[in-house]
Amino acid sequence: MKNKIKVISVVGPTASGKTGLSVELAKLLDGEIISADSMQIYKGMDIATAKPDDAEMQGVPHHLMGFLPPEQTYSVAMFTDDARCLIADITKRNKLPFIVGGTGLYVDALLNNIRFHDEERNEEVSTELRERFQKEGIEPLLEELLQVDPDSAQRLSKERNPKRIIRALEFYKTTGKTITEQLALSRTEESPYKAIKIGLSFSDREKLYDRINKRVDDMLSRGLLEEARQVLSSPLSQTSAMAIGYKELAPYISGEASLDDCVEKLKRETRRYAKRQLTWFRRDKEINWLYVDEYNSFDELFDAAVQIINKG
RNA sequence: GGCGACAUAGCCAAGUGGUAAGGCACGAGUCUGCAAAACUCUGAUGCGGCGGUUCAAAUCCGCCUGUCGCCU
Repeated sequence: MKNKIKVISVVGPTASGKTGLSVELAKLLDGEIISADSMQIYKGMDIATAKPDDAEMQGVPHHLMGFLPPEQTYSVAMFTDDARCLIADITKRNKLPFIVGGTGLYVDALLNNIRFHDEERNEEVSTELRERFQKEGIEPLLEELLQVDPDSAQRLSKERNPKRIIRALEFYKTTGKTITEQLALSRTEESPYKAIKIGLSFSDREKLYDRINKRVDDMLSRGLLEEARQVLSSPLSQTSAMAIGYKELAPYISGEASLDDCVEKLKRETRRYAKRQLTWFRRDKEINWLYVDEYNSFDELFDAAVQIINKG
């Protein structure tokens, strides 16, 4: 067995305390943090994405954070490319790489060494497919997929998720290969990483939801509305436009809804996001879960995390 | 005190005699180039309470309770 590169991953739902824990761990173990967060990558989207400030980072280098203007799009494939380079670089400097973030797809794609096809993404093709979906519905697209790639058509016909069906067709049209073939190819290389995975969760879901609600209030008092006005007034990419925190406040800013209603919506959307994150991470049996509400203090939680790392 | 309206799942809400639509939330799940996204599954032997009419009532009648409005 080859020598694998040791990395630590810290995952969990939003507001579970990933930032605080990972900074302390990185300080102790001479690490650097690679953020695996699809929204913290953007410049100027600081409050809504709970991006740590200099004080919170405590001098620990953070990568892939706040480096992209919101009008630029980003994706898993770009993330895995960027993160691989960073891991190599950090390791070369004899530091320990930490993968920290709540975007499960990014974390898993990186750690499982998923290889994406080196296709040039063809916007025209996907735009055309999306327009066809708008006009004709999903049926014709599903039938077309059945002709070229029966396997994935079969698989996708259960949930009939337009995004995935469109992507499957787009992939075939731009590469001439089926997404089913690509799926198999993407996992052929063994991962070069040996990850110790730490997951933050709560045994009482309500406690997590309380924290989320309070954090939203806190964001508002720190100027979330101003940030929202700013962000919404400039062009957004399809990626950045999905961030939770601005679109929910937009109706208030434009005078179409009350602030209370919008804030309620924002809290609810954040809670639902956290729930989806938990669903995603729960299926990874390699994660060592720490239930934040079962510890009396941060120090106890921290010690438990250190133990997990030492054992691994 | 009088008159009137309303009372259906956690919330909103269809349904005026024939055996409880739908939406949202909650919960569970899916997940390979926009993933803080998109999608799938899931709830009332029950329609404020008690009686009555009827083969049959959430739907008609009476009384009670509650909410809201108007009047004195």
